Formats: sequence, C-alpha cells, structure tokens
Amino acid sequence: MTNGTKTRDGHQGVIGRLEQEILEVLWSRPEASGKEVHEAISANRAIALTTVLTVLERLTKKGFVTKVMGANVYAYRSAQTRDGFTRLVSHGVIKGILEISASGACASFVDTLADVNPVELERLLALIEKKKKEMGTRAAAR
Amino acid sequence: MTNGTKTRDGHQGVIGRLEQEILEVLWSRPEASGKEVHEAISANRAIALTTVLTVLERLTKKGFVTKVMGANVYAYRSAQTRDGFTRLVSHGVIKGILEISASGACASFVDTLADVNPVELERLLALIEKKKKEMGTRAAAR
DNA sequence: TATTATATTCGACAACGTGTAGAATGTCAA
DNA sequence: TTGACATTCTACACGTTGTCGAATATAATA
Repeated sequence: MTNGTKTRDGHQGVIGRLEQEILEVLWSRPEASGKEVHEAISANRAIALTTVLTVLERLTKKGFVTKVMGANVYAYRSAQTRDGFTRLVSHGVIKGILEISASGACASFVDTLADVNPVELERLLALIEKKKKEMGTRAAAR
Repeated sequence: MTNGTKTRDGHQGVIGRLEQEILEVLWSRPEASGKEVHEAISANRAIALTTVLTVLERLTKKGFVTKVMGANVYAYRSAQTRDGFTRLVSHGVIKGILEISASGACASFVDTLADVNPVELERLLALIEKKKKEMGTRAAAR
C-alpha cells in the first residue's frame, strides 16, 4: 500500500495500519528494539511479537527503517523523518490524483487540510508563493 | 485501491489502471456500451471484452458508474464528473497523509503540482484564500 | 555441559483489490 | 432450430498487508 488502499479494517492511508503504528513508535524515540516496539503497540491491542518483527523487517526492506546490531539486540530506527517519509510515500498518489483532475485534487486537498489542520493553510500559502518565485527565477534564467 | 497502492505493472494511483482507463473513456462521451468501451481501450492494447465488462461491473458496484438499459444494450455512464470523482477518491488518502505530516504532505503537494500542472498553482492560491474567508466567517458567526 | 530463556528468522496462511478471461446463460432474428 | 451477440458467473494470478507458529541461533545459567 504505497498509494492509498483501504484495508479490510477500514484503515485508509498510503501505508498499512500496523506499518504506520510501528513508524509512529520509531518516530517517538531515537531507536527501539523489536521487543520495545512490540511493547509499545501491545499497550493498545493484543499482537504477537513476531507480527511486529515481520513488519519491522518489511519496513526495513522498503528502506523506511534501518536495523543495526546494538549492544545485545538489533536496534531499529526510522530511516526517514516524519516529513521525509510523508513526502516519499505521498508523491506517487498525489501525482496520480493530480493527473486525473488537478482542480479536483486541489479542492480536496484544501478542504481536507482545513479540516485536519487549518493552521497549516497559512504555511501552504507561503509554500506556494515560494515555489512561484523559484519557478519564476528558473524560467527567467533560461 | 481506493487509497493508493502500486500495482504490479508499476501503475501508481488511487485506482487501478484499467479502472482509470475505463473512466477516461466514459468521461470522453456521454455514455457508452460495454462493447464501445472495449473498442476504445482495444485501440491501445489487447484486452478481452469480458475483462472490460467485469471491471465496468465493479465500477458500477462502487458507485463510480451507472448502468442503464438503453435501446438494445446496457449503457454505462460515469456517475461522477472527473472533478467529483477525484475529490471522492482523494479525500481518504489526502487525509491519511495529512495526518502523518501536514507539512510534508503540503510540501509534496506543492512540488508535485508545480511539476504536473504549474498553472494550477494560482488557482490553488485562490482556493486557499477563499477557504480562509469561509472559515473566518464561520468562526465569527459563533 | 545440559538446560532454559531470549532473540531472530522462516515459512505460511488469510483477506483483499485489481487484472484477466473462459464458460455458461440469455435473447433475438434469420 | 441455429447462430450471433450481450451479459453474467466463476476462477485464477499476483501483490500487499496483517497475522503467527515453528525452527533456529545464541547466550546465560543451573
């Protein structure tokens, strides 16, 4: 799910629910052992240690997590910051929806942003202005 | 794939490749029979009629397409405009990525929009302003 | 050293979404 | 009745994610 599929549990996202839970744990601390990640998630629901380890392994394979041998056990770290990760996984879907209908995608984006995090609207404005300037510069340079 | 998964053919989007091809056909004309949709897609690649019909059926089940008996055969129509469809399918994924990192999602959105359809940057700006006003109004009304 | 606890890896299965298409069935005209 | 054509059914393949138990490795301990 690196584009945006609904899983059977109704979870909607560009990544699986458990994958995301695990990343959240890793973003909340510098690093963690598999056991620690498992403990963190177990606080909310019953889940086997091996389940967590398997997904941790998959995330490693995808490059979202790094795994290094610590003192005794392996230590996992998120390979991407929250922001970087979001950019990575969102690029594809965003491109996809923009290519269907840029206006529809923009409308949806603004609506949803206003809903989820209205404060960011301001920052989005600034981002666009900045991008416009960059583009203007580049275009003039030709 | 109503969230954004990569299919084995590398297609990236919030909906399957064939599903999208079919919708494109239906957006290009008021309505079409299954046979016509098949013919349109066959212009680009080999595909069985039943494959198209199956997916047409699935799109109908999802509410993206309507199917009514015409003079002799069923006529399919897109149930959503391009824009409406895009809003529908993008809401979930957008919400998903915004909830991981609003700033990352915004950055990715602006970057990608600038890349895919730079002209729309202007319209996006306007959309945000409009939204801000709406919100201001509503907040003041309380 | 044999045993036990712990960590890690492997292999599997289930569910779902999407693409794919043949087989079966229905229907109407020659 | 026999075709031609339209529609539906049923199935399979594959990829992704969630889910674990079994097997294996390793280290501490009795």
